[in-house]
Amino acid sequence: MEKNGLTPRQQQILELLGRFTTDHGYPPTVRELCRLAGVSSPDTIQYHLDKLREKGLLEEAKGRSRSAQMTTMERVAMIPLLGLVPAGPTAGAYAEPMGHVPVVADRGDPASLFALKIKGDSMQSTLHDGDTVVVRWQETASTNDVVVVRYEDGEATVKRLKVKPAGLVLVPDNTKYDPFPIGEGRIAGKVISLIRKL
Amino acid sequence: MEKNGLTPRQQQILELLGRFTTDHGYPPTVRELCRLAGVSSPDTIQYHLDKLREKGLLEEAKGRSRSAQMTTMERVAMIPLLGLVPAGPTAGAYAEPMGHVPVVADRGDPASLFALKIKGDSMQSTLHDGDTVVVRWQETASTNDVVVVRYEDGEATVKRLKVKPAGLVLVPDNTKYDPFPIGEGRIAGKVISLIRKL
DNA sequence: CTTGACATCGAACGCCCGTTCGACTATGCT
DNA sequence: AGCATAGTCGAACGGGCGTTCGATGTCAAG
Repeated sequence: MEKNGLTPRQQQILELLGRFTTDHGYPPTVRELCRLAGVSSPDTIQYHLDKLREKGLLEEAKGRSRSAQMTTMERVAMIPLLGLVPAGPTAGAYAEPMGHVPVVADRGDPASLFALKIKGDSMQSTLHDGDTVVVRWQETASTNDVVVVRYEDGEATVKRLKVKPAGLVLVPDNTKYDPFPIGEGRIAGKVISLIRKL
Repeated sequence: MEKNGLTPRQQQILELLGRFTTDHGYPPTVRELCRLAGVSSPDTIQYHLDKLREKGLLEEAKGRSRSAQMTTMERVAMIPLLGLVPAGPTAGAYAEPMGHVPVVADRGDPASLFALKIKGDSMQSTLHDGDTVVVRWQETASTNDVVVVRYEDGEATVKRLKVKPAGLVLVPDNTKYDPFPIGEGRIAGKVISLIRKL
C-alpha cells in the first residue's frame, strides 16, 4: 500500500480535481478530467473516481453533472463585511456589503455571522485599527465578551462587556479611555474571531 | 429604476444562485433554478440570467453546464494548515496537512501561501498561543518582518527579523526571551496575516 | 390606445453529460 | 502457468443540459 493508500494515478486525479475546482469555482465534468489527465475514455476517469469514493475521499455521486467533490474540502461560507454600521439582524434584504470574508462553516449556522472593520484605537492591544472581526448575531452576552453595540441612530461600536448590578457597562480595552454605561444601546452580536493583516 | 437597479425577480434569482452554490459547492443548472424559483420554463431563468450578466453581476456564460457564477463572489483559495513543521516549498507532494484555511485570493498566487498554528508565547502581544498565521513562501525578508525560519532538523520557529551587519538576528517579541542569531536556519516565509479565535 | 419593459410559457434542437459494457494490456504475486 | 490488481480503451444508451424561438400576458408611461 502506498503512503496514503492512493496510487499515483489516484493522487494525480485528486489534485487535478482540486485545482480545477478552485480555478473555476465549480468542479469539472468527467470528460474535462479526461483531457486534463490525458486519457481518452471517460470510463478511465469514472473508474478512478469510484475508487476515490470507496476510500471516502470524494462525496458520493448523485448522477448529476459536475458533482465530483472532495470531502477533505471544508465547507466555506462567505459572510458579508458590513463596515461599522450593521443593519438589523432580521433584515434579510441586502444593504449591499463592502465585501465578503470567507470562513469555515463548521460550528453553527454561518448565516448568523457577519464581519466588521475596526476603526480607531479604543480596543487597542486586543483590536487594532483596520482589523476585521467576525461577529455572531446575538442579543445577550457575558462579562468579558467583546460585543458589538448598536444605537438607535445607526451608530455602532465594539467594546468589552461587563455585567454589573447597576446595568451593562462597556469597557474600552485601551486604558486611555474610560468605561461607560451602555445607555440606550442594544447588544447586536459577539465578536468571535479576528483577522489582521500584518 | 429600483434601489440596486435590479427588479425583485432578479434579486430573488441572484439570491437563489448564491444559496445553492454555498449549499452544494457548485452552481445550479438552469433547470434547477427553475424549480427553486417555481417557474416551468428554462427560458424564464435564462432571460433573467442574461439581464444579470448585462449588469455585470454574473460571469459571462460559456455554454457550459453550471457556469452561472456571481462576480461579487471573491475567489477563495483553501490553503493548507501545516502545523509548525512545514515541508519544503518546492515539495508539491502532499505531506497531508492538518486542515485548510480559506483566504481571499486577490493579491498574488494563493499557491505560494500556507498556514501555521502558533505554539508558545515567544511572540506574545503580537502572536498568541493558538493563533493561526498565513505565510507566504519566500527566502528573504526585511527588518521587522515576522518570518518563519526552518532548520535542517525539521524544526521551525516564528520570530521577528532584524537585519544586522553581523548577520540575521531573530527577535522574540516577548521581552522575557532574548534575541539570537539565525545560525543555520533558513527563512522559509513571511507572516502576512493572523487569525485569532476569541 | 399604443408602446415598451418585464415576465412567462411550451416546444424544440443538438450537444454534452454520467454511466455502463466488454475487451484488452500490463505487472506482480503464488 | 494461473490469477488478481491496476489501468485503459471505444462504443453506446438515455437523459439532462444550455440555448433559441414564437407567442402570450401584465402593467405603467406617453
